[in-house]
Amino acid sequence: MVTQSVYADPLSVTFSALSHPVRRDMLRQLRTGKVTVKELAEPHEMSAPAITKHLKVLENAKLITRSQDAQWRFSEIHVSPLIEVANWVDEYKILWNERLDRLEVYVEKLTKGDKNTQ
Amino acid sequence: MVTQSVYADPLSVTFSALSHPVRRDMLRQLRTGKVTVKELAEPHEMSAPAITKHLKVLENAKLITRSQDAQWRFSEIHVSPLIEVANWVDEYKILWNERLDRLEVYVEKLTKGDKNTQ
DNA sequence: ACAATATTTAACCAATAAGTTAATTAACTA
DNA sequence: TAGTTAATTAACTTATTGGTTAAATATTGT
Repeated sequence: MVTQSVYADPLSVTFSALSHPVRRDMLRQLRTGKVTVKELAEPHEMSAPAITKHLKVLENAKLITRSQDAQWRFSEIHVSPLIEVANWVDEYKILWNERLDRLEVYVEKLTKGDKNTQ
Repeated sequence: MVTQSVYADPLSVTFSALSHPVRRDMLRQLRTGKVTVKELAEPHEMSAPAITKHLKVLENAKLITRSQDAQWRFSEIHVSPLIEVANWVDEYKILWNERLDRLEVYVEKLTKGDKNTQ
């Protein structure tokens, strides 16, 4: 991966942030709404500072925004980088459709001889 | 990112491989078909060994398959990890649709007063 | 004021990523 | 066979990642 420094392009920063299962789990948890650090930490056997670091990576990638209420810090999912990922991968969908098409043609050829037995 | 070792889960390996702009450029080049290492290297100001390394990362992530003809090694794109990415991000589409819906409702409210002037 | 709770910061460490140069391997060509 | 081209391997360097523990900060409740 490319460094997560300020010099990395946004899509690289996004993919890099998504490349850790703990961070993907966190995003999954955030689909239901605002969540505290403690709640995000709960499913993971990991120290609190490690959780803070993962949150910073997500925040730096603009995948979450954060807010504070008393001693609780809430994280909220921010979808626009995910939309960029969807747009990026969309450009490859033509490829797998082409391949499926070729596969269909192939299957058709294979089964042609059996046409009347179906 | 999680280590690209054999212990990392496939989706983490995929996202990690996609987190470098040079590797994404390579995949883009491969959309048109099989390409040699030299052709993949051409657009990038980077040593040959660096290109080899990027190709290994893509191969390890099963984003490409490789073949050989004389002194040329060809890379070919392999779509299934990309399908997994598309499936993963699909689970978040509901979120941005929800947000768009809320936005629409909001816009509707804002413009309601002007209904007869439109 | 004091203890408890929530979270972050600082300092450190080991492993990995991403690049380099130099050397090597492999295949073609004159 | 010697030279050229294509690509990889080896060895090394630097920066980053992802984790730790210990200490600090901030807020609430008694």
